[in-house]
Amino acid sequence: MDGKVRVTLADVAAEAGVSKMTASRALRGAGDVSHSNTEKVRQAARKIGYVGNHLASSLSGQRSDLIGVVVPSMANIVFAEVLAGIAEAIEGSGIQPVFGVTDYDLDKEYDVIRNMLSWNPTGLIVTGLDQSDDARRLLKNADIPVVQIMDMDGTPVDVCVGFSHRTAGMAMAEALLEIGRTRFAYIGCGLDTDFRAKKRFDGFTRALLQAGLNVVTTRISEGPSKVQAGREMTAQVLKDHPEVDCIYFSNDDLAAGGAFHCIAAGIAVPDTITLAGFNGLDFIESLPVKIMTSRTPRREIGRTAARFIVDANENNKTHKGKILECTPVI
Amino acid sequence: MDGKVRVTLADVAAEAGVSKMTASRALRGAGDVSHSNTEKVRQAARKIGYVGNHLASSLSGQRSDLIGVVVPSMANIVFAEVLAGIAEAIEGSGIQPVFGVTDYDLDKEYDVIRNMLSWNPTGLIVTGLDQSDDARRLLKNADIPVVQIMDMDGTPVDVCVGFSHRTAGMAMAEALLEIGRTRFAYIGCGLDTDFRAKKRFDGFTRALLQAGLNVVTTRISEGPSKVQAGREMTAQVLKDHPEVDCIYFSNDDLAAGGAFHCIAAGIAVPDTITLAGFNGLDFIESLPVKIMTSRTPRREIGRTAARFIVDANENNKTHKGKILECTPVI
DNA sequence: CGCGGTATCGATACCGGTATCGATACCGGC
DNA sequence: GCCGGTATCGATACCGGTATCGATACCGCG
Repeated sequence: MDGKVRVTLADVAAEAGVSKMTASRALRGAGDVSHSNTEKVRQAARKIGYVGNHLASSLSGQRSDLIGVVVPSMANIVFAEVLAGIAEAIEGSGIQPVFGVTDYDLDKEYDVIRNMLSWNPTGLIVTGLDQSDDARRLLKNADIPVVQIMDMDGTPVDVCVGFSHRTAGMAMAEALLEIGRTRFAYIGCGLDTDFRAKKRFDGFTRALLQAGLNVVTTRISEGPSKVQAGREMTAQVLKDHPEVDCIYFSNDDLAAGGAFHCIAAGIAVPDTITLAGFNGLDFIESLPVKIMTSRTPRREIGRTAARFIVDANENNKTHKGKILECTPVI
Repeated sequence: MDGKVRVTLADVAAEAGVSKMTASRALRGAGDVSHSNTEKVRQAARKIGYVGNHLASSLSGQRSDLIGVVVPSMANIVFAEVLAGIAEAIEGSGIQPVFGVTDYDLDKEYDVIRNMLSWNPTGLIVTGLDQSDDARRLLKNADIPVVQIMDMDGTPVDVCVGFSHRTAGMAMAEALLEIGRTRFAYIGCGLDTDFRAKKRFDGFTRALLQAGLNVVTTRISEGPSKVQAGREMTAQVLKDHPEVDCIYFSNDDLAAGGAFHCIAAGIAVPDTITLAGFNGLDFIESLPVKIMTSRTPRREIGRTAARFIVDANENNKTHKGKILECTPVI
């Protein structure tokens, strides 16, 4: 554009009257540089506006200052909050997050992971434990910390930070049984691709079974998991099965839709019917009716996962196989 | 970890019995390679599991396959959806998004942008037009496509994809006047750092002024823009100013909180009081009461911005100064 | 048969840093 | 004055690709 060429380390070195190597050491705070030279280099860098080139340093060193994050969807606030936690944890460390979206598609997930690895990231954060075999192989051979998040039901490749969805589903069933509910319905979205929602559902029905109960009806849509879908499916379920006294939704968005339907239809919640979701989104507590949910520590999970990689990077401690649990609370 | 060393282009070349250069050309689809050699290289690459190294290619070529995205917050679904649009647009292009969060802090924004530039990204997507002077200088000198998004009220550094918040605020005021509202309240969060919310507010009051009206009361909180905050502030405003017949909120989250308060308090919406938010989040239409909002094309904006950079990259067309508008609709 | 032109390839020089190792200087101690 | 040791520095070789340009072979044509 403008004649402005990139300012390189060589420029800094020239300006400071030392060699590239000394300049590099001075700026990185590596040892073996006299105090006076360190100062000279610092000032030279500031004077000519040196920015540095992560590509070069990452290529030269064996590892980049990039951390790869793989999430299934960006239309869901849950994963956005995970990213927020990650961003929070790596702030000031000079590391930056690259993200990829899989749309709950295993093939896409493989591609995204593969693509990410070609950046030589310093670590990888991947959502869930259920990758394709090829993807798992990729992760296993990567030789960098791999943190799988948001799940615990399964075998992690390396470390995992999450909780058991199966247990969460069971816990919710037990809590609902506890308050005397008996005629359950289940409403969910995309269970064939969202393995974690499926696990919650499995845990839920299993716990009911242990109490000698079954869900009265199940309604599962292929579409996106939206509030409106929850509202519509709730209307349908309550029309077909007016005896239902409790609905478990695959997440809070659907549950909120259910709550909206009940409010509009004049159905008393939670007196006539109890609604339960999952995630504990912020707005749930503000709803005009009380619905149940499992609060998941999304931000915390992101933060923990990222910190884990940052730590592994700085102190090259290896916690291989360590599993950190974050329990959702009802 | 395992003795597995990285598979490099040289390995592929050796396997295929050609030079590195030929292998490089063959894999990239650059010309000057015979058909038979192209095939040999492709097969060799597949056979030994060559992945490629973006760091190296990016350092060598002048530009990386990275696109930097700077957003103010990740706790807001709006920006997550922008990222979703970006991810969508660059899918298959081999480009990947790096993101940074500024927390509505100008200094942090400067740092994030600076850090991002050191990755030699192929383009930058920055939220808003109101950066610090230093940051603007950085962007201007960057010599890469810079797309500023989500705003249009101001002077873009390069290209911008967004809409006018001032106009949106005015349009909402006019729509509310149109349906006969006269006693307005305004409820917002963090107007001192969220320039765009401030612009909407300005447009709103200006339009009222043109109609000879003023807002009855204004309530602005410093805290995060959450549903619960909207609910609480609405309760307070309606208690202090029962005559208010319309509340304009700085966004849909707050407005939803307002709706929840009204439902709980038995206030008829929109008959007794009209509520208006901003963004057109999906769940708004599912609410049991009707509230107004301006639908913003978040995903579209992300998609357009990203596509812009991808295009500029592939065809090195330059649309310098072009402003793309996406109008929010009420 | 000689010549210019095209297709195909590879040697070499980078891109902008960092790791390595040898060079230099200066120190105290014998 | 000589020697080993420490502090400080810089030349050089990479990291893994790509741009450039010259070399080679083969073609049709005069």
